[in-house]
Amino acid sequence: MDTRETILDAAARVFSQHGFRGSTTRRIAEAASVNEVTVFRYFGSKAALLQEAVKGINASSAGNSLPKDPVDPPVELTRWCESLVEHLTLRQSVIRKCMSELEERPELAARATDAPKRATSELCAYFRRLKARGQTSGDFDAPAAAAMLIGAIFHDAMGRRMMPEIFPRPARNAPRRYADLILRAIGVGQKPGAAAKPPSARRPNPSTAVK
Amino acid sequence: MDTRETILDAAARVFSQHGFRGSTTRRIAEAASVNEVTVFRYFGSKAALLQEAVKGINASSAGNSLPKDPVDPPVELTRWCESLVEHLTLRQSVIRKCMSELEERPELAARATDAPKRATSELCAYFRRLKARGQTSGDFDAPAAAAMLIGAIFHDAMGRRMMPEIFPRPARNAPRRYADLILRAIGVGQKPGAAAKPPSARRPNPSTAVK
DNA sequence: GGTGCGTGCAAGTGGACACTTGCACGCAGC
DNA sequence: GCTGCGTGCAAGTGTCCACTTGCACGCACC
Repeated sequence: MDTRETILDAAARVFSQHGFRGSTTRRIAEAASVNEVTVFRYFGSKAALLQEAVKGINASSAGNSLPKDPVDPPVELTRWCESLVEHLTLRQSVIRKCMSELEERPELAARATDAPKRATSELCAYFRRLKARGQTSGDFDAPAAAAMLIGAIFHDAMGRRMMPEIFPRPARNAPRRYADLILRAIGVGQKPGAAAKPPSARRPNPSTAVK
Repeated sequence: MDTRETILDAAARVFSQHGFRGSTTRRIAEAASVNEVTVFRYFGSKAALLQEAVKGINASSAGNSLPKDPVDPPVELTRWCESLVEHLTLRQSVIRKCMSELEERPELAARATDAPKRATSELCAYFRRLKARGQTSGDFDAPAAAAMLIGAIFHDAMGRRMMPEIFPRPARNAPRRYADLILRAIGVGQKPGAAAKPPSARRPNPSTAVK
């Protein structure tokens, strides 16, 4: 209904498909079912429009957060990873475009680094809490572990569609696998029934698996 | 000297800075110190030129490979990670551009997924060798561990320049940190003096660290 | 019923782009 | 000395792009 929002929305969609140079004002106007001139009347220039549209995307946060008092790390961490994977997977196109534009147009995607920074910092704090309570082996490097788990999740979200065969399958189990691995790496004992051993490390679809 | 190679080289450079749409034939010709017309005489079209140029980049492989007979996993794996990080870091701009173009121009970067596939598969095989020799805890998920380590390395190579504060520092120690974590995750005991405990988990530069 | 405001539409401007054509020059080999 | 090849250069074509202008229409509010 609101013309301005309609245009912003369309611009975000077009940008995530075509990047900055591919987002012509014609395409955006068409996607918004609005006259091209109207776009200029509202935003003045393509650059200003896209900047605002992309800012809007990057502002949306990942939601789910880790508990202040860890009680069941495997479960809590798996949930958190799941929600992060989902969040990143849904936004993979925009993220890819932002990563590619960042060097050429830093002002466009300035806020794009906020989300990963926040996520890493939150995860790191969680690991430190575990350490402080003596629930870990004590001698691990929390920032490295946080970077590693975030990396696994990021990589999965960005790459799975293009090369599904290099990731643990089915996709729905991947977050649990990553969470389990990182917890073992930092020496957190697994609850007996919860996550110790994946029910089947050999999955029923070996023909396409990594050899 | 060879005009054709000169142009290909320039095209690769320009593409990695500006992406497909930003790689105008004028810019490429200028970067190659060649007349724009010459570009067309050699390659017929911008698309054909860029396809060949990008293929050339993706063909270059990561070099360093993991030993058939593991003798010192922490050291071997750290070396391998170091070489992979270096390889990816040097190519980060092209990789970012390819990731961003992949959906719109799949033919352009078709071979871009080869390198990660090969690396993951090699790493996975190495983990399986360790498992077969009983050097691991035995119940871990090799593909997940491989995906995770590759993810950490990929993430580091792609993100460190834009947000250095979320990665383990100094950069030169990161590969060892990741390797140590993944080895602990899969239950490989650390050699006493080699890598058990990073000499200082707290680094002397706390002001900019993740909080 | 008149005044704005939001919007559409037609037309156009200047520039960039991919790509073409035609010609001139210089150098290597016969 | 002539030929052919590789290259540069000047010019131009048609398309697309960002962005502008001017006008007309319709709806809301006074």
